[in-house]
Amino acid sequence: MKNADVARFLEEIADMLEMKGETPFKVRAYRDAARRIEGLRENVATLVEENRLTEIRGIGPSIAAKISEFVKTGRSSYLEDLAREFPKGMAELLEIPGVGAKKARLFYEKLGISTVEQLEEAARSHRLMQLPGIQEKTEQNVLQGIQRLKQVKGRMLLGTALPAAEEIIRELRTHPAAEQVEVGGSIRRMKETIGDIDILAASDKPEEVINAFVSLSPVKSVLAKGSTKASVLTEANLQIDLRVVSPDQWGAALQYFTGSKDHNIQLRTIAENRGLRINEYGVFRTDTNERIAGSTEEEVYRTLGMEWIPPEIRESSGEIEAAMENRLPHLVEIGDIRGDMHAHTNWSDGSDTIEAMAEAARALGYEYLTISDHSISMTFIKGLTVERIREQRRIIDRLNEHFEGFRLLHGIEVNIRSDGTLDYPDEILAEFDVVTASIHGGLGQSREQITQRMLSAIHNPHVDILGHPSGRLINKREPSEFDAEAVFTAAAETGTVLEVNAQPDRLDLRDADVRTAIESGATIAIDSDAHSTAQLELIRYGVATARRGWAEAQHVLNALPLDKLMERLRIRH
DNA sequence: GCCGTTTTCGGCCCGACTGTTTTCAGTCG
Repeated sequence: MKNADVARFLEEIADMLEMKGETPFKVRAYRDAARRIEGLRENVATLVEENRLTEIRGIGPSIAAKISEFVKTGRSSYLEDLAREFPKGMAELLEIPGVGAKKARLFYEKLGISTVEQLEEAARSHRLMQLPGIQEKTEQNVLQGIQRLKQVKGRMLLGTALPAAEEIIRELRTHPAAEQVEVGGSIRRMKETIGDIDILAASDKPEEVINAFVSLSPVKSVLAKGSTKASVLTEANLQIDLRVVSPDQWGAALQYFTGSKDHNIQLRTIAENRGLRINEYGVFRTDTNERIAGSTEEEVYRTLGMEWIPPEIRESSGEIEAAMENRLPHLVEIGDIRGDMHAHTNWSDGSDTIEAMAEAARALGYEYLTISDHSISMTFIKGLTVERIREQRRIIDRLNEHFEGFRLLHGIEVNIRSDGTLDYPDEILAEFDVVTASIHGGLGQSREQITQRMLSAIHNPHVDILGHPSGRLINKREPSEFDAEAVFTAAAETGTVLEVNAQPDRLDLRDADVRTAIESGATIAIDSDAHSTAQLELIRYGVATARRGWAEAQHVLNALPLDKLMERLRIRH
């Protein structure tokens, strides 16, 4: 049983309770619990076994009992009772933008509607208009909401959302009335997936900025438009929300709209204890209503008695306590990255030559680039034979003769086969500067088998890096199940480096695992896994993931300068 | 349903936008 399964289970209960008309606070209790479970670094099953569920904030005896039953039996008598009141699948009505619990319940009770298809049919035949409080406009909105639901199912990758947001921001910043424009919400926190794109602007003439926003070139339709906020849908079906505040409210608003929700709630509590009130307009004294901060984020945090907290770690997972005690981590930055340890060329499934990749890496200011093509068993993508390995080596050696202050390292992404053996014998592996071992197949094996495969690679003296450890593809393939504690501890003991793969659909290790790995004493490598020159720049998503895992430069292999890196990997000069 | 260095009972973030209202409910973030 995975944490995500338990989170979904709790969400389902929350949906049912909401439709039932339960008090919103009870509903929220289940949603909060779901979010906590989802962000949990430990396996929830372990917590159930050890009776430690209630140690999690937001989980009390009642929710703990329901989780326990669900984890142990795979069922829940409570949810089954609730499900008797509403037909199965009815909760999907709540996913339609503009349809909440009240309308869903209305549709069901008056018209017997319990699926999106039935609702769509009813709206088309204008049967919704028979209902109280529903006119033609609402019916239209329901239909549009269903269309949008079909188009934007699921959360989009950060790698999709961020470039789209940056394009809008670039355009908005050219508007004379826009003093500041910044991305907010989960993009600013660099979460791996994004729901909506939130953009914040500061201006004394909000209407002008709003008008400019809704007429930008990528905008397909305007979903809502007021005097201080607007929502649009782009040609690529991304929803973008803009909020405009006055320049003196900038810091408070940016802080507020960056979140996370849990982070803000914790800040609010701290403010209250200090006789302060904090909202998107500023920080105020509760007694006199005097506004004492709000123009910059730094000011907001300082007023609450803490250092400014980097957006990536604003998740209410210890960062506020750390900020109050002046012990925030010094998070790794993109400028700390001295080179890339994982890149492919047209020798296997990459699209560019070794020379082109080297030039692109030099253009980024790197001191080194590891060429790591696929190994022999990946036949369908030209995995390297021993002959081609040696030929590649000669080319790399020759290129290195011409470089000043830059070096190509000869690496390989060697496949960890289903039985845990590697694709080449030790004497071949010994020829490489860098060996990255990755699992590409057999991801559905048991936890024990996967763990064993990882451990045997980690204990191989020639393996330097464990590549994209969990093998997940976000929204496509679940991570493999493995004993993270055993793997991270072994990595720390052997000095085997764990990869943080920066491909936007991988981000593997994921943020929470980065933090656990570092706490276990392991080192990480932030790698682009580039398959073209342009993809080298995906490294920023890896840096963001590492930052979300509280990684500092000292934890990152490729933050080392070339000479230290070669020492660490025992590469001959 | 959860939580507590004011509380074991009484709170729980709250403001903007839309549509259908004639003063406000529902939804969203």
